[in-house]
Amino acid sequence: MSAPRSARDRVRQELTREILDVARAHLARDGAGALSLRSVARQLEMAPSALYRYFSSRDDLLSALILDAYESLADCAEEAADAAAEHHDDLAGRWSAVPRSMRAWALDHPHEWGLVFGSPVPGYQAPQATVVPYARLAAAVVSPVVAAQRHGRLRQPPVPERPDTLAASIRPVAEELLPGLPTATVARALQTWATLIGIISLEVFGHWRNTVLEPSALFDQTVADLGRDLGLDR
Amino acid sequence: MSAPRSARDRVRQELTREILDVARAHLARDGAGALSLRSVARQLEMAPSALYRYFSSRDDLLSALILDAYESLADCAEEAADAAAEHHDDLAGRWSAVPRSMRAWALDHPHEWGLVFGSPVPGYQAPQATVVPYARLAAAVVSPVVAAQRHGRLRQPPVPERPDTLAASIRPVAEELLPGLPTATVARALQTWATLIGIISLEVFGHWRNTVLEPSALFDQTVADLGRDLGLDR
DNA sequence: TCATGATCGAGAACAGTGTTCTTGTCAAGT
DNA sequence: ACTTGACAAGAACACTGTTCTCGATCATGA
Repeated sequence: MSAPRSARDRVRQELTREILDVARAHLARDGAGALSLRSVARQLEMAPSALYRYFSSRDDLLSALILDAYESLADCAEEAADAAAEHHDDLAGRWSAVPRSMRAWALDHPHEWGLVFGSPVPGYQAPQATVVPYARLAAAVVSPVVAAQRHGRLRQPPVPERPDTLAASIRPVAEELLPGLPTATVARALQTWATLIGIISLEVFGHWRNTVLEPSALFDQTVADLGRDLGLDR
Repeated sequence: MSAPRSARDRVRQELTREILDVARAHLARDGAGALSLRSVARQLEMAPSALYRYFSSRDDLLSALILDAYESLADCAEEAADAAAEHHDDLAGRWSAVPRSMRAWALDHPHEWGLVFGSPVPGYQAPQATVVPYARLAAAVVSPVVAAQRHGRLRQPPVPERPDTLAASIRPVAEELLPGLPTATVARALQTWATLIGIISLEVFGHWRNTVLEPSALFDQTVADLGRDLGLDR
């Protein structure tokens, strides 16, 4: 796929990228609902039918953009995680780096954020392809937690006592994302995930209007509280 | 608006309601993107142009449905709050009633939930009309908290110490929704709001696939934790 | 080298959409 | 009784996604 053997393959790959770039620009400006196959064809100065050599339908093009958004967000989060991983001592700072990068990305790409975490648009997006960047994103968020646990700096929750049904319900994420951590911590991590997605979505989708005047102050405070709730205080 | 003086006004009001009912059914089945003015006209056996006597555009019809969704959700939450208000002793049960009703409503009306808390669809929905049910919903959620404070059963947060920028940022909600409560509690309430919207959206929008097997277990645990974090433990 | 087969771009066409305008009809108010 | 207004319908316009056909172009095997 990334090895153009012939000249034809190379120009095809190039044009595919060009179509995606134009479509991404339209998406960023007008949103997913306004993404028109004919309008990107017009801007590329080609016939609408010609686009069908590269994408089998409008939904197919949109699915490619959705996958792009997932990967762009995951890249952004992983970069922030890697950059923050160098400061071993500042646990709070390391913890807050990835959430802040997610918020910054969302504010920079509101429509793409909507594609990832907003209401699902078509019948369905490609699920098998988005699970990989989704897992990368989640792993980047919790990477400071697993690092803290490895270094014995993660405070254990007092008296877990969680019902077994909860433990069974979240076993997949406990095993694949946070192995060796108590159920209470895994549950807290999922709550943290919900809080992050919720607080960013509320801001990006305009729900803080006349309610929260400076969203960044609330966001920073929230991230700090979440880290403390997770047991990251030393 | 609700006082039909002439027979003509009455039949007009009736037909308006009929259009909304059909459109709401289409919305519930196929989502907002698939809502077609012509298809509701077909089902009503009238010409597409006739609908323009009742709604000035497709966006206008959709805006009415959005407002409907806001009000339906707020009604549901207020009913749950009123029903739970009778049990003065069971503070935890009273606290969890409204969040549970919100989740149930969201699972029953996934597309409508998307209209309220998902990515905003058109240029913009009517903002001035939705702020009222939005405030009713928020008030229903926090009603057990203000009741607990009135009865001296709200644990105060230990050592507030929140930055002034945060206090200034969330002053509107502190004054209008939670008067007399410390900044730390108001901030926690906003975090709770974000967590609720986030955890319900993640489930309704299908993000728990293969991750959280029994969302209700995680949801109940989360609501309980949120109540404790807010200071509702006696 | 050249012929064959695959790939490509363009154009026309179809069904569907939101929206506007015009025309006729019917009920209400003076 | 007549006028005025609201109403429903039909035709039309400008869009949209999608399919089909038809040359033109390129890659490759004989």
